[in-house]
Amino acid sequence: MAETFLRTLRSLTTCYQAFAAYSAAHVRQLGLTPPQFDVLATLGNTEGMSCRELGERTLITKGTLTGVLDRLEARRLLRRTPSEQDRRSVFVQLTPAGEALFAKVFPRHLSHLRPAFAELNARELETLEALLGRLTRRFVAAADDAAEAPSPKGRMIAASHRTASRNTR
Amino acid sequence: MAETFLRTLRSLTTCYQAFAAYSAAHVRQLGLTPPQFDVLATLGNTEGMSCRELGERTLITKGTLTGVLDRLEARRLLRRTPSEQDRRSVFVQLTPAGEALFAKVFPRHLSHLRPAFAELNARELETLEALLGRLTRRFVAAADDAAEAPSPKGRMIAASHRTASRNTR
DNA sequence: CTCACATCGTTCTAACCAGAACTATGTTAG
DNA sequence: CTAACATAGTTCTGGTTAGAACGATGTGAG
Repeated sequence: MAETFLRTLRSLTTCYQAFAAYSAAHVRQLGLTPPQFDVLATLGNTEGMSCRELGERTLITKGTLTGVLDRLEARRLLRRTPSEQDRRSVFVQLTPAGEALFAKVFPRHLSHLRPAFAELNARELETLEALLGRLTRRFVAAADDAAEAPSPKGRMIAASHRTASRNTR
Repeated sequence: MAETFLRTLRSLTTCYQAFAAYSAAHVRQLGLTPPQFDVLATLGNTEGMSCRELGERTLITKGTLTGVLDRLEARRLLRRTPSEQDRRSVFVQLTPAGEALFAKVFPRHLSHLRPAFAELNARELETLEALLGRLTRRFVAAADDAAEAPSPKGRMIAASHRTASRNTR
């Protein structure tokens, strides 16, 4: 016991949750939920994109994304159009109202977050980013391993064809 | 734009989510949800504690905690007893079955996480922990400020009496 | 060409989440 | 003592979550 990595793990969790709480409180004051804000921020200054790409960028599972988009569409902040090339796909883009809200809300939220990161100088920010990046790669790799190993259902050959299995999270 | 802190922020989010996904997948294989596992892990090797303390430690809001405890109690993994000293309070502790599950499941989960953290050596783990800790303190302080400032509803005097407002998250 | 397989988005379920409202109980200033 | 306030836990609501199942559409090997 007394595993040293547990302390680091705890600090990762605590830090993320402190950030999330701080950020979410502000986002809600702006009249959006955090996932809604993420979608708006991802679509802002963009021609639009497919649901798939949007899900990958925002880290929102496709099942959840449907509901988030439903509510934003109901508020006329975005538009869904069936894709021409691929009729399975849906193209999502902000309406003018959505763009306007993005332009108003996004810089304001950045200003809300910026001061907190002033705690660290440029060098420290980079160090932190590098360490987190290495950890992330490990987690992703380990998760992929776990997904490969357990039950080789389906044909073995098909498995090697898999590209990423992203958004199957 | 091109704010440097946004890159660090993104790596924090990505890292936490990669960890959470990796951890949650394993916890579910063990037949528990992540919050349920957290409760089990917090109560394990303990005489028990109040809902309040349990909520503070697990970072689960009291409203959510009720439901989580309901489900664990239904599975006979824990017990709720009204407190003697304070009749508002509820005392929560694991049953023998809960202790047994904890003993079986907790070490197994640690073994699942440990390899990922082997990516970083002791010095790096400490650096990471320190940087995250400083950021966390900033977020918490900023959140408290935001909570004080906006609308001095209620009497001003009462506000200064506030101890922590934890679990009001 | 066609059949097995992959992919896209939606739907469904059980659980979790914050926040607010509520009840019951405790605490304290006057 | 009592009125004002604080705290503990439950309940409720709207939204988010992962995961699985589904229908519709695309793709590739034979």
